[in-house]
Amino acid sequence: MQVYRRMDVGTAKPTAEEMQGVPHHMLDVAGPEENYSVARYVQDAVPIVDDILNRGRLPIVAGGTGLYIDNLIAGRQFAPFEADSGLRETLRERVKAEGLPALRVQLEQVDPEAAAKIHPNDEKRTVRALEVWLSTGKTISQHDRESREAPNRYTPLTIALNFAHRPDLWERIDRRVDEMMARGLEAEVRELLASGVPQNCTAMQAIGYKELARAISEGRPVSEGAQEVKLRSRQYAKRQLTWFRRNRQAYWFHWEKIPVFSDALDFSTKLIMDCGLQ
RNA sequence: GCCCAGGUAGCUCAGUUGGUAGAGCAGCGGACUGAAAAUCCGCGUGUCGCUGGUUCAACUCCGGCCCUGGGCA
Repeated sequence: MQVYRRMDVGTAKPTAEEMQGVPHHMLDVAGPEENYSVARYVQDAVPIVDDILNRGRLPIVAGGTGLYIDNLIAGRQFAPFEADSGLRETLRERVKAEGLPALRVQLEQVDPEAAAKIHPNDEKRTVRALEVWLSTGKTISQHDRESREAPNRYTPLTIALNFAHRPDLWERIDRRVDEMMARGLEAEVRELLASGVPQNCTAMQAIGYKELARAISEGRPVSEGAQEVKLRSRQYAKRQLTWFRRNRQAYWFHWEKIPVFSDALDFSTKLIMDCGLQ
């Protein structure tokens, strides 16, 4: 969500001061009305990572969107198709008109393997599977199989952070949201809405934006929206933990136990020792 | 002080004519290949306010007490 311009407070985008002269990439590379995607992220980020590596530097990929990070590291290809063909919209309209089970039946005929993996209630993935089939003539199952054969692009060291006690995580999230509100999240959301950014676009799905936008449009107090932002953030953080727990390569640190470091070198040394790396 | 209405899961509540209880939300766990801060799946976690009594059996019926909300003085 930090790729979107004009969405600074709610995405906790690092400030110039926080960046401390360290070059940050991929911030503000899209307008909020654009629909960014994993495929585009990989396409944009790979040249940047390669450039840093070619200069003998260490790229640091920071973020919580597991899907994006995994796909940057893995060498997978995405099924080719034109993003603005309107096919997805057509399929979604069919869901509305005919109901999801109808598309489900079609998927079972076309790609029983995918149908077995996708839950009948999962509209998003059902639509996507049909979209790949209809636009490429190849099933998403077939595509996935081929895609998995590609070797990884990079060899990462994955560092995951968690809290030893879940309530500490909640408290930190609450504080984070309070700070966003104090820094003017409401004004940021109102500005986006006023400039005509549609409430159903991808950028407005971001936590913090969709809840406040809904509260505003429904005439409810913004403080109520802020409470929802806290709740949705907690649930999102939990999903992030689930995602990274699956990655057995990750080194986990408990936030409460991370000692204070004097500088980056100190941190690296400690990290390397803790991880038992050479 | 008296009269009503309530005290059931973390929260809001349901619970048939007595057979030791169930929904939503929250929470916990999981999935995830061009929307992913999205989307989807699984799991009930309980001194039924307390205490006597009636009964084979009480969240359900009776007595007393405590607490909360409203009303009358």
